[in-house]
Amino acid sequence: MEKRRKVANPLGLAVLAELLTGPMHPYEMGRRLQEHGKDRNIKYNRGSLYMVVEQLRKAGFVTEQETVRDTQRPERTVYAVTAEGRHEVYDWMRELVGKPRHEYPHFGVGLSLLSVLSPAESVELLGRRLAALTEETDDIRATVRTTVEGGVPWVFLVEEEYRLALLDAERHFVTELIEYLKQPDYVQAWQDIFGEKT
Amino acid sequence: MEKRRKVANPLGLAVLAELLTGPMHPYEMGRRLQEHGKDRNIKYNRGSLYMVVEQLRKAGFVTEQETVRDTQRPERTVYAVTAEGRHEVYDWMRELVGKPRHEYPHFGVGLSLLSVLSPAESVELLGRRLAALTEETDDIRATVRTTVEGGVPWVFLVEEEYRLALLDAERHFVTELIEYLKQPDYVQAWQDIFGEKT
DNA sequence: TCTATCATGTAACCAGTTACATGATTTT
DNA sequence: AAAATCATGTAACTGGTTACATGATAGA
Repeated sequence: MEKRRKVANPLGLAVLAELLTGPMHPYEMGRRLQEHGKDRNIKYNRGSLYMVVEQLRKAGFVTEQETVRDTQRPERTVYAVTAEGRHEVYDWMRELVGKPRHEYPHFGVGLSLLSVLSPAESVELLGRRLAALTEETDDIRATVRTTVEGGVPWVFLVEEEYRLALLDAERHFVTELIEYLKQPDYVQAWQDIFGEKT
Repeated sequence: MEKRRKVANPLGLAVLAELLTGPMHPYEMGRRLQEHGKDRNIKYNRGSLYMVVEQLRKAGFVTEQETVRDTQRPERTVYAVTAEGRHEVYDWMRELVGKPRHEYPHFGVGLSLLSVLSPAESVELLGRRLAALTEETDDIRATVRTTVEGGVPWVFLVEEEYRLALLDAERHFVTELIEYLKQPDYVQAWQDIFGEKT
């Protein structure tokens, strides 16, 4: 029986990881996440951030360290990671890296209901998807290139390489699927089964 | 500006799609989803099902058709898809198939924080992941084979082929990543940057 | 100085999950 | 016939998102 994590939101992990480099207040965590583009892999929005920090506090992974008031700006509370928090980061990371989790990609939903669309329409739509995928791939490659040229070590971009690997695989898959759906055999079969209403 | 869907949960789409084949009560929708293994691609649980059906009703995509009481079993309400519901299915499917959406895979989170783990530990963990990925791949292939032998046409399994394509790509990526992390260059660089605290 | 935009946080709302409830059927 | 399991639904809880609020700076 796997004990669930006290805090399940990946944003919580990101926060803990940031805090490993020193105490800070929530807004700054958010700023850094965005600056480093971590929000491409971890869903981020301010509301969730404050919520998650509060969850971490209740769970004992962080403590309120001090409340700074610059006499301007609303009061900002600074948080620091605790020993348990530190432990949680490593434990969580080990799980994330070491064990694959079942995913529910959006496209999977579309595919599992593909038969409601006519072969002709499916082919048309998949063609558009292919174009969009290619465009996205190019964008990512461009970003990676300029970032690396800017001096960022490659390890900090593995996530993007992963994304590229998945995108390439999907493009390949879609290309083949299109060919399959074009076969007269399939078109006929679809007609026979679903062909009544227009 | 994209107008958001009144009902956003993919389970809602699955329900509408089932209802295209005729009116039925929620429990049966659930049963079918599971029978056809759609719950591998669409997150399903009973609570969400009733919630989503209610959302669909409020949105005007389904109507309460009748309330059957067999004098046994709790009262079951039968729902039917409306014209708007029918329209929504197609519109939604077109979006799902035609336009890629940004995904947040779990592994991406792990990768984007990879640097908190030592190269040695990363390599070890990635090795385990690789094994697990291979196992899962084999499982899926086996299931697909027996299902097809059972007479189910191939189109009803595209989702699983997609899953396989992604898994293969991930395995390949992980294999290469392991090699990269083993390079003395990388190990040294990591030591230099993060190496202080054991 | 009026207006727009940034920095920062809170609170209300909505969606999703877990736990509970209850009658029917099957197994021991 | 007692216990276990299935069929079916509801309700309470928790998490996440959106919308709102407010002071500060900067641009017109």
